[in-house]
Amino acid sequence: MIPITIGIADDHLLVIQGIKAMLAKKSHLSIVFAAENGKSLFDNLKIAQPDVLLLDIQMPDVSGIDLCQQVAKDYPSVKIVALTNMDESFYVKQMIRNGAAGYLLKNTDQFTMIEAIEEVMMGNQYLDKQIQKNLMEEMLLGKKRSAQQVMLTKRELEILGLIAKEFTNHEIAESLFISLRTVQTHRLNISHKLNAKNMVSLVKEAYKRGLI
Amino acid sequence: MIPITIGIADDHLLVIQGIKAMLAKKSHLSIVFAAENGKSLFDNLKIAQPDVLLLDIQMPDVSGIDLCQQVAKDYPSVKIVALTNMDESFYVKQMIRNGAAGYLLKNTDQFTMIEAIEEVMMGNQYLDKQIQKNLMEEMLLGKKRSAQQVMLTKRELEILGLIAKEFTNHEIAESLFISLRTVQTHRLNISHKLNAKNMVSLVKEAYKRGLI
DNA sequence: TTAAAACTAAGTAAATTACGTATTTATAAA
DNA sequence: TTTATAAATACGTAATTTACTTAGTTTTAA
Repeated sequence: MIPITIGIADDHLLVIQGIKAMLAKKSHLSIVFAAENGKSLFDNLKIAQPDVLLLDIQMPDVSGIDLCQQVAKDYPSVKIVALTNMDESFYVKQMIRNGAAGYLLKNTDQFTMIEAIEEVMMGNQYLDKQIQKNLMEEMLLGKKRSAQQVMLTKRELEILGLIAKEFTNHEIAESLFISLRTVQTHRLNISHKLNAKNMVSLVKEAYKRGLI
Repeated sequence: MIPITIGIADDHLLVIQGIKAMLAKKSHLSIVFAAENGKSLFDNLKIAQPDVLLLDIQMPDVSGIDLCQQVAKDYPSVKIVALTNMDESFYVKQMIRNGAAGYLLKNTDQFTMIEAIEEVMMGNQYLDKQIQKNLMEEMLLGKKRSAQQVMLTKRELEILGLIAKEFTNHEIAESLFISLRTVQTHRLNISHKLNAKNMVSLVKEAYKRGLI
């Protein structure tokens, strides 16, 4: 078996330990660094680029989706395997678009994890079985698992983010230099896209999308 | 050192592995089971009661706070150490009241974890350093870290719950057999108590209180 | 270079929220 | 037992937000 070097980025020491434990038995896998935040990740990447990066998408200092994009851009040779709790197909698509080669759930076992690492190392994509099933279901049955696959535009996402930060429409208008009416329109469009009855659904959606 | 038996309840295999890895070096600590959900936890407890139970409070099938209470009630000899990401003092208090002897954050290191296990084993309480600091700050400076300690009345909580379930004021009024105006008043009172600017804060608070 | 999508904006009606005030029950204290 | 106190109930009115529609302008993609 060819040796594979692995980098880990996760803000929980426990999870890092867990990954190390899972991979310890395989001598061809060697962990070259474990970063606990976005900054540390880039510091480490500057020094050494692992073959595979196991990347938690919920880190405290940065959005995982942005992080993924940047790593993929700056270090295209590093294969990224996203590691997260979120089994929404919305996220998966987003991550894949942003350069992730694999997508694992945090309740994964070691066999799956090793399989994923070896697959992406060979240049293939690897998706968690459960995720695959969800995606298939969605495709075949046209079953939209809630509104995840609804794409919000950049502006809409921005505004949803501000709503989630408890900005009033007025404040949003001011900070984006647009009229109050425009904010209202955007907000209404977002509500329609998400099939939201009221603010509550919006906030929940913002949670789902990691804006809070 | 006296031997200590340990049970783990966490829905993430990765975290379970991490804990095992962290505790592996200490020969006086032995892990007797690892449960991945609430049901499995109780099945295991029926068979063997560990000295210390490391309990994740965010499990898929049950609320951790309820889980803690029930374990503490059914198995009073088991010392519970809560394991979570939530550093809100609100939770800590809640967990302690419900029978937890210790409270650790998930980004804890092995030294802290072992220290916590040994402390609760001796009958003492153990709180994560960061948590301790927060609690102290709150006590001394009267600094309310958001509105956790604000008590909502039963009715108010009920209504907050319905709001979080995306009921409109109208629907709430109907389902509780009270007038629309009363619902509005309750809602307003809740907002005031929680210092909420708008719906968003309410929903966030509902999240914090586990109503969603 | 078109066509489509995104961003911008407003008119008008309906719904919700803010704030003040007030009555009726429970509940605890004197 | 009477009296505070808190909780649950309810309304009037003003302010704000949301719903629904329509539409001009700018980007983006085919």
